[in-house]
Amino acid sequence: MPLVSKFHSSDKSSDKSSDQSSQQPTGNHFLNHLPVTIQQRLFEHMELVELPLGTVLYDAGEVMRYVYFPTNCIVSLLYVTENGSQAEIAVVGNDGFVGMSLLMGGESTISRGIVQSAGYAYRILGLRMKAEFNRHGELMDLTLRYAQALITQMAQTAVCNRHHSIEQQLCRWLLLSLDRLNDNHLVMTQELIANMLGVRREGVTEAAGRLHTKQVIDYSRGHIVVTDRPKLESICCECYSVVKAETDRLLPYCPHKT
Amino acid sequence: MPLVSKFHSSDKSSDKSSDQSSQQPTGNHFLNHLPVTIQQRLFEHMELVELPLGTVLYDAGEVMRYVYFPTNCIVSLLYVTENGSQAEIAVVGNDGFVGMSLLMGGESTISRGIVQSAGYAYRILGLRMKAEFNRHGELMDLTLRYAQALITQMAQTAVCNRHHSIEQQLCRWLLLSLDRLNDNHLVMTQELIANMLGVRREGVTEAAGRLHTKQVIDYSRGHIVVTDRPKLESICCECYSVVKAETDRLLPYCPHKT
DNA sequence: ATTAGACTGTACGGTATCGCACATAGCGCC
DNA sequence: GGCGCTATGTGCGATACCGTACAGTCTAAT
Repeated sequence: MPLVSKFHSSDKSSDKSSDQSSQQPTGNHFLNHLPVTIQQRLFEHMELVELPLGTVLYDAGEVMRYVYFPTNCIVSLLYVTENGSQAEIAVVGNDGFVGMSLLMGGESTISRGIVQSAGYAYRILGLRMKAEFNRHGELMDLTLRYAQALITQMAQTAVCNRHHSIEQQLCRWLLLSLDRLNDNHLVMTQELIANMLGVRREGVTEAAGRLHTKQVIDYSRGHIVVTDRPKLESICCECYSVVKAETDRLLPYCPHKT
Repeated sequence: MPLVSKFHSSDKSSDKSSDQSSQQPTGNHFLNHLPVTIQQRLFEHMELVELPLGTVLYDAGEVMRYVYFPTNCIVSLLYVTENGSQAEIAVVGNDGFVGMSLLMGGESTISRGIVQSAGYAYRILGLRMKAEFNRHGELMDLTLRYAQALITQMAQTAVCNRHHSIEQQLCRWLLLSLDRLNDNHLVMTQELIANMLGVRREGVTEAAGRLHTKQVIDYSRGHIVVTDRPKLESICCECYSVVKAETDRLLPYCPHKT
């Protein structure tokens, strides 16, 4: 499938902003939900860090040191099996944070947190975060609701893995990712997507080719642009909208602003 | 595959105890983990209820009224898709409780809680449970760890759905269920198992037939007996042992007794 | 301008699972 | 003892996905 619009030639400006990892990280919705006083307490101990593609924030069984609040990056919670095959369990972006198990008492998880789209995140020492959590205030309430949103995403992933085609799953994955970037442009190779979905790279190539034929996406060498989002949503299985609806319900839009 | 040992003819005693739903419900491990004072507070408001096969404890999007602590029954957290196909997200038995979203602040979930193996459970009004939870004591700590155990189970389900054969998934399902019954005998038709796994009934028939040929299980008309559990574990994918190890880690064996 | 490397496209046989149809067998009930 | 229902067994073509191999194609670096 030949490609109509190229990225590195025709679209220099938007390209630059992505390749240089968006100098101006916007806020994190989870943090924005918190009362200003709590935000201030947390921000006293937070630092903004740059997260290149492939950074492993924590690995299976490992005790995490930091909690990360992505601003313009995407982190996959990935599971790696004994024989090396993978599957994405959930995806975290500017809607939440990475390091839930630190607050749940388990300290570690069976999954791995890995940066799938480079960008920035605020991070805070797990101990600091836990201290605020243990005040049993609004941070705890919000965290629990976000935990349930994550659970929803995992459940839906399980169902989607069972019942839906690669093409549908690709749609779901694209939509979930775009929502967490507030953009219609994704820097991501088919190979990486295949790892996330736990399928062959060729399967993704085929599915992406079909979506291109249907005039829904353009893509080229690690860049994907959604050109017709409504159509993408219509092709997608219910899994995306279920997760989105539930996430919106549990974490309604931004009461506070940074 | 003809069957050697029949159940309704040769094994009247163990059969009777199952068909009549085991008059003596043993304890619930989650409750046993709690300090006696908290147990007492909870038990003041609890009642023991009989749960026949197929009872729906809560449905998707529904606000739950009660929290259930199974003693000798099994409850599946099941997801039903738009077109009616199903998939089990996690299974709850005497290791935990049903109604997590009540405590997480979401009130409802996208899944359905349905009794897969008849028996008894203690139940308590959600409001009472939440009141104790809101005291931020050991019930909260334990609940959060149990939530993480549930998350682990869901994550593993997602991976298993993606990468493993029906036979392996059947093994996982059998082992998880048996652990929650403390028995090697299961009252369960292949049709129901197929619903849980989200596969065809015929697929389960085939897989079960192979397990019988391998001398691992006996079964007949809704009764399954595991005759060689070590072998069953060896055939199973890693998914069972990962979940078991993580559950044991998060909820170590019974410090308190009822 | 050339080359190396990364990304994407295509092909093909193999396999697991599906959807459907129907046959057989055990058990309760009259 | 016979009937009907439920549970299980089996067969067969269709399909989605896999594993592997290899061929293009774009980009960046020299």
